[in-house]
Amino acid sequence: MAVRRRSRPDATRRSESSRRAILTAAFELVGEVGYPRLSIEGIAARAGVGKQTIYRWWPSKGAVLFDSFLMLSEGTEEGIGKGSLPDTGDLGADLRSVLHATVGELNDPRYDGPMRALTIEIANDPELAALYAERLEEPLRAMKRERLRSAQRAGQLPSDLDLDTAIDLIWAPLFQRWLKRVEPVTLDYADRVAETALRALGATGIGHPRT
Amino acid sequence: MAVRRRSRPDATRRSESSRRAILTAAFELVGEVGYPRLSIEGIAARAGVGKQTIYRWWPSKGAVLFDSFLMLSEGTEEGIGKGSLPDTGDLGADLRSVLHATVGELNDPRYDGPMRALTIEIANDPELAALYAERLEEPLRAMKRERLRSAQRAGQLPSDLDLDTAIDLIWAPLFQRWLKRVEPVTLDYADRVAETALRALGATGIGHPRT
Amino acid sequence: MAVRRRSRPDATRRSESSRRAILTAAFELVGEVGYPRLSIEGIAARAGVGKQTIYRWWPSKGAVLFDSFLMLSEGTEEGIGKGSLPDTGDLGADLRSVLHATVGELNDPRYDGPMRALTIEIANDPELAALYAERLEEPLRAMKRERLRSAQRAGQLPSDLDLDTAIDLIWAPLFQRWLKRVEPVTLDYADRVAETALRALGATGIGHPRT
Amino acid sequence: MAVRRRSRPDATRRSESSRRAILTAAFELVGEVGYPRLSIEGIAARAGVGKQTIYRWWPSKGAVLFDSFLMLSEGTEEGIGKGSLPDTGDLGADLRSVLHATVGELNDPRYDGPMRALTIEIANDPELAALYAERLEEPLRAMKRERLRSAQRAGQLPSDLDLDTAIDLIWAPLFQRWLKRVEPVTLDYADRVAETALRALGATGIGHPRT
DNA sequence: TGGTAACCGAGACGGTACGTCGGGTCTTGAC
DNA sequence: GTCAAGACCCGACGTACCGTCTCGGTTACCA
Repeated sequence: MAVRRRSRPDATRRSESSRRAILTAAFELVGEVGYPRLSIEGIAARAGVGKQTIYRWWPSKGAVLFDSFLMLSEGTEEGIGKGSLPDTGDLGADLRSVLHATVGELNDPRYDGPMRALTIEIANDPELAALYAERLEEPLRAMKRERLRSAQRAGQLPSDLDLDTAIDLIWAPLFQRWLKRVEPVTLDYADRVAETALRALGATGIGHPRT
Repeated sequence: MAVRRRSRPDATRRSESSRRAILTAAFELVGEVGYPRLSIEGIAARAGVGKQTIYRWWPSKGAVLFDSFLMLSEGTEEGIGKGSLPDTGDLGADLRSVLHATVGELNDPRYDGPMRALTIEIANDPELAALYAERLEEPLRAMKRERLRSAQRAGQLPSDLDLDTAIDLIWAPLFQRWLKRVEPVTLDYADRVAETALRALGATGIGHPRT
Repeated sequence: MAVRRRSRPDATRRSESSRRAILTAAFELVGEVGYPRLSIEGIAARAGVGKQTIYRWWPSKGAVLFDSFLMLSEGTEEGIGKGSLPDTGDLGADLRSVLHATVGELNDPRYDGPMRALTIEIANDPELAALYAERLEEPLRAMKRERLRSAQRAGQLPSDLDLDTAIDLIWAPLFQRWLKRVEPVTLDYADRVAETALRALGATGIGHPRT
Repeated sequence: MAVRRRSRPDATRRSESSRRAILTAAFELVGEVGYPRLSIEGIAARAGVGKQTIYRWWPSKGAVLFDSFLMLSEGTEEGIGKGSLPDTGDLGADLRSVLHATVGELNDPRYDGPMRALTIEIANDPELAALYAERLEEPLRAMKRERLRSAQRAGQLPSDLDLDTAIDLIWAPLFQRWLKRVEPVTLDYADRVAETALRALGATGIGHPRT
């Protein structure tokens, strides 16, 4: 017989409407007031929910934020892990188009706030970081890995290339520039990163942006 | 006659001992309790200083943290902008040695906490971000740029290479991995990044790590 | 056809075991943790009962407390309204013996807590106060009135004496002293009150405590 | 050398205006919403004060209430311990006039709420009870004792009468009836108590109320 | 003897208040 | 005019209970 000292919340009785209201409110609020002024009280008030309902189901403010991202991505057909990167045969062009989309998101004020907040929570909470890596980062990375592998098969990339390092080389510069606001993240910068990285990776026979 | 309603702090009367005590306390505390539990009250108490003395001289918690980093780097002969990257003529070897030092810092618990805190403050505060870019990032970047330029002169890198993009390609992956804790930042990873990046950058005649 | 939107509790289906568990738990708890920390949740948990079962049958915390007193007194053969005060013919001696019993209860920690709690609820809730007056106070008062009337018949008290005022004169000082904890309620004090009151009431030919 | 582990609030810096605002708000609020709905939050909000300012200076809700009574009585020239009971030589008349004033207060809705609240706090908190006994009860009792002593000197009361018991006999019934709301506390009841008590106390040559 | 209506335990829910922490401002007295 | 000290107003923290509600499971009456 299983013994439970302290009764855990009974997920079967969970209110789905409250859950959605909380996640929506969290996402909206962090976009409006920014991370430092985001509060559990504020989320609860905006969602029309008791604070306890948040504390009952999430261990931290970061976990709420994380779930609000998950909800968002699940609602999209372009969502996390649901699709694949474009593969026209032209690695350079495909990469540029994907990076342009990324640049667009990074510059969209609706995403900038929430993404900064989540990044910060992740930077502070190893547990959340692991969850993030597994549920959000890895599915995306798998899509990227697959596209590069396809390029390897087409002979456009060396077959002995370390794909994970390659992915980091391409995407990390964008995120760093965005996070630290050194300079604005422009389409031009994305192109430069893509081109330089591909050269570095030993790509051959790939298209180059029109200059 | 100039009228000043509210008196501005008179820097000439500033207590140097209080300043040092505050910066030291801030740096130590953020390392001990982490960013989320770092408080102005805590810094003031640890420094044996009134809260007002902090508010008088710094506009935000992040600014204190920032100055505590500046103070640290000024105390070192290896400090920011004071020296230059090693230049033995072997770009690959030099890069590896520099990255190994960086990996060492990223994994040092004494720096991990404070650096995360500062990174977070920067991510939230554009003004601080600008200051950071100017006072900490740019001097380091200048040293990196100089080393790469030297490699160009030696014919080890293409002369038309965009050095700033190149720098991002090399260093961003390390910081990204450190910040998000996807996986530990190892010396091996640093080597892989350096090698891949250099290949990408079209480096020729450079040394490779012994395998 | 009668329409009842909300069904009223059907007393015939009431669980007697739950009722007793609740009343017992309430009485015990208030004795253990005191009135301010007594909670419906606590009572329900201790009684192994759902909160709703309490709310279904009692309108307020005070009502539960009140019933737990009723239950207690019904369980005693010396219970409320079930007997009569001793009548040996010696009014003074009888009074002292009754007051001594009262003093004993007031100083018994098992009763002190619950009685304070009930007194407080009564002080705040006029409805409960009326119920208390009718169900607990009045039966006791009838017994006291009867004993004094017997003394009147025996010529020990003036026949025109207002018995209710007399009762107040005798018992109120004890309860006030107990409630306000001015000084401990001692047997000696009870004797002093009895003697003084009887003198005041014009008692004649009554026994006096051995001095 | 005196050692203070935790720094106690520095009373010299205490804000007198906040103190008065808190005490006034507490007194008013308890009269308006009653004891069970009186909250520290409510007092702070009404007083325009931070909650911490209340917690800094008072250990409990009851202590605030107590001080609000003290403040009230200090503001009156008829205040606690500041005067004496009327002494016209006619003990019966004097007693009736004092009791009539008491009855007036007990029936005044402005005092009923606060007094119930304070009584309840006292009933629950022995420390507060001691403070109450010393600062509010005893000064009043001294005045009463003095008046009765004067009657003894005038030969209207037996010289061996226990004055404290006598005081209880006279005043406890009134408070008891008020607290438990058995029946309304009327002037007539006060007269009956006074007359009966005086008779009991062996008073001679005292005036009686006109019937 | 099978419905069905009300009970029951359990506990999630929207709320209010708790007592504490820390934010940033302001005041006091020492220097 | 700076400094240490700390009171002040304020907002948020995470917790405890409030009183209402909904969920399955279990009597107990009725058809």
